[in-house]
Amino acid sequence: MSAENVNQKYQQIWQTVQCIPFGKVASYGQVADLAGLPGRARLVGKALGKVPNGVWQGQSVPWFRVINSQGKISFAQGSDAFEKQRKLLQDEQVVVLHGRVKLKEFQWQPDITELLHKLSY
DNA sequence: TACATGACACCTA
DNA sequence: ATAGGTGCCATGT
Repeated sequence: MSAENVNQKYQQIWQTVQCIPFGKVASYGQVADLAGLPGRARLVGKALGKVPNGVWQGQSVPWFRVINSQGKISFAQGSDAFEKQRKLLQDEQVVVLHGRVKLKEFQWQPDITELLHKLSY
């Protein structure tokens, strides 16, 4: 696996995450699937930790809108990262209780046609 | 080369 | 709801 290929995968992931709208969340697996990388949820976490300055292509990457498939924040409760993510989510009206978000209410339901328009792969 | 380690997901208890 | 086992694969040692 060449470095270029890896970087391309990261970019697909970043681009997909940028499509998650304000006030909504997506799971790592969901992002992986939409990014054309089914079964690669763990790669999404890696990619999010590697966004240069939290920005890609002049747009911020809302990493905090990505949580696990159970609706939980994946950082350890009480950690700085955990608190930061909780705050950022609550700042956009996403309810976080016990480190968990109700996916029924807040999970992003992507519009396929809109997505095809936005994603370049 | 081998092994450990993840911002995970899925299935079974 | 929680816990353990397995699959996954890029990274780091």
